[in-house]
Amino acid sequence: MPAKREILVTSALPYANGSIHLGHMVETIQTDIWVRFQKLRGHTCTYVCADDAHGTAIMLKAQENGISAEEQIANIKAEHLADFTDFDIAFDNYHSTHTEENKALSALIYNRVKANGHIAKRTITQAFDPEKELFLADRYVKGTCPKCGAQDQYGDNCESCSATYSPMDLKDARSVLSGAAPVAKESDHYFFTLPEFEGYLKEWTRAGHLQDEVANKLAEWLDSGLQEWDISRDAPYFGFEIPDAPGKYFYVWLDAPIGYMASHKNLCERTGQDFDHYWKADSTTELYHFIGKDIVNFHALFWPALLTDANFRTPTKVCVHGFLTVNGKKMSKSRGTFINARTYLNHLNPEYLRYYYAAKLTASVDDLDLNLDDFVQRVNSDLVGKVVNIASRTAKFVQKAGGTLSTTIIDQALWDKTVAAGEVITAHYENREYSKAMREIMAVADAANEFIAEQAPWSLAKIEGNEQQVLDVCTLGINCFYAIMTYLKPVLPKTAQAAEAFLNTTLTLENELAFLGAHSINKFKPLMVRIDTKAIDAMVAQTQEEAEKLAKAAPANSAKTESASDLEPIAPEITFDDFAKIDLRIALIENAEHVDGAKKLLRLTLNIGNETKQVFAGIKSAYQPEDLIGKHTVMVANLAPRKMKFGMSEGMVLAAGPGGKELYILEPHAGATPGMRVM
RNA sequence: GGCUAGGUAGCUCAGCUGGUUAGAGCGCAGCAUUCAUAAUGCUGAGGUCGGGAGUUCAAGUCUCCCCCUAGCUACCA
Repeated sequence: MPAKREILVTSALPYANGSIHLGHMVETIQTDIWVRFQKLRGHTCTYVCADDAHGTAIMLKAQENGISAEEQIANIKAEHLADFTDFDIAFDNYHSTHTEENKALSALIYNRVKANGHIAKRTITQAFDPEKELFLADRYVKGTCPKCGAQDQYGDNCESCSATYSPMDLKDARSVLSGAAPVAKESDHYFFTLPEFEGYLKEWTRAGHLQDEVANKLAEWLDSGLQEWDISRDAPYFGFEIPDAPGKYFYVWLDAPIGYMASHKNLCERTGQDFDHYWKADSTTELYHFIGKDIVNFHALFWPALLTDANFRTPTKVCVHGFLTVNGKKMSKSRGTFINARTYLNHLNPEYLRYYYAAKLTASVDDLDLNLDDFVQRVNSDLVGKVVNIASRTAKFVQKAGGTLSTTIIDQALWDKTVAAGEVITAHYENREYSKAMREIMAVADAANEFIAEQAPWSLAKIEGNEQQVLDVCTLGINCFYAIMTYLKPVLPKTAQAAEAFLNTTLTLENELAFLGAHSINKFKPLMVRIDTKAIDAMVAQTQEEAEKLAKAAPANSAKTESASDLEPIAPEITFDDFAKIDLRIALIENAEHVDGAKKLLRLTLNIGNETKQVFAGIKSAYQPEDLIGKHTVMVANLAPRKMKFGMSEGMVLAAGPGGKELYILEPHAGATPGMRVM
């Protein structure tokens, strides 16, 4: 047994803007298993988390809901915590970033960093919404790309031609929030002088705190030269006002990771534990952050730099995981695979998902696929068919013999192998190679089932005088089950609890497993039922219903524009004459082909009766050329031709959808012929 | 566009520094079994390892090109 360790663990802070979904659960389940494992080993392990409660998005969301930001985040926090609790995520503390502890710590870190001369003040020009009277982040400005003319592009870069620019460069720029044209406005901003930490971070990122592939990724930033990090935002902003800068607020990503500390501080103050012992620069404790691959920069560059500058310890490890896909694809509301934690809980046992994720989680940043068919088969087969079955098929014989296990180990080799597997399994847990751990555990279960089949206690029992042998065989069977449930306890806390009641003992990984001999056990009750496919169908159906409801209820002025169910606001009213200027025509797609070098464009040859037009359409992501040829569609026939990188585009075809795979071009009912005007 | 990863049996995944007939689990087929929640055991079928070229005695593994997927690209959080 290794020496006793003191470990502080965090999961990324969920944003207080939406519900917990199964993607979040990958991370919290991964973290929770690791924490439970460390506790079972007898180490001191503390797991803290919190809601990330600041930022423009939350402020706007609260406005949209007609409540205060404080009410908004309180509601969401209660919801988040209930979801996590019902998934048996055993936080030692679940806090919020909008708290006194976090305010004080953020100010402390800022002041220390500033005292070290690492805060710079500069005036920058930014897009400003004159109607809403707030500065607009790049994502809140949309318009026409100045380079390629693609419409409806965000303020930072063009999804069509990949050009980067600032929001004020956009043609016809408008605020996503109000539709107003943004104006350029100057403002003072505060920056963390990150470039001064370049040498430190180059070393830190290669010092064993990160997976190799993550360090490789960060090398890109480090090699291209770090920039100063803008840590301030202008009022109105929901966050903490910067101590010596009235009207300026800390950017949400400054105080979010500090929220880990704040949550821990809150716990320490309630329980009398020593906060400084964990956070002082030369702390001997361990600090682990579990995060998704999308927020690596914040945790592995900005965060260690801030901590070290403010004279705090830096993370022992930042453990990065991939994203969740469902049935091999990105989670999608319309497909019913954007499944909320609560929706899952309405239909299914959380232990199923905990096991399935465990069976697939590795220490790499690879994405993890929740294949719903595989999920049902895997859980039913492994947990019910293999593991629980061992107890189920042997318990009755023990019960008949009086309910007390034999002292004889009838197959020493099998028992030795079962105990020895523990060493491999614990190593896999420690290294976050849960999939390998689960495979080892199932191999133990297979061996136990083979042994029982071979010994056939049910046959032995038919012959008088074999009572002791039957008991010996089943005693070993029960002991194998005891070992397996011990190994699975970090993953299946509830089932392990039920198994403890049955086995009349406590399962722990603190010491090597001791054979349960001359030990009385209780009556066996089914520990887990199989997944009913109907529950999966119902869950998917409910997800789809919720998505539809949400899409219908979406207010016209929603700030979010990224997901399928969020609709963009209706444009300002126009007259009939305005509309009549647009000449829409039925077009026959005579040809469609890929364009060399174009990432998103297809070249379409459109027949509109008396002439054909060449149009470059940004629909490559959703259509194969051969699927379009011969089809009819609708085009804007009098749009001014535009010179594009690959040639002239003489109009545009009409398509709906947010982009990517979700693009749907219009097709007229049968009977429409090329050249007909659409009115 | 650049970068970091991934693409291996129907499905989900292993395959360390290149080395004999490419593995596992699930699913599927056949047989056995009936103690067990239609659970279990045995046997078997299934892959030109995304495509192409190259290096090598030898390539899933190394190099180059191409295709597909995900993420990042600093003011979305």
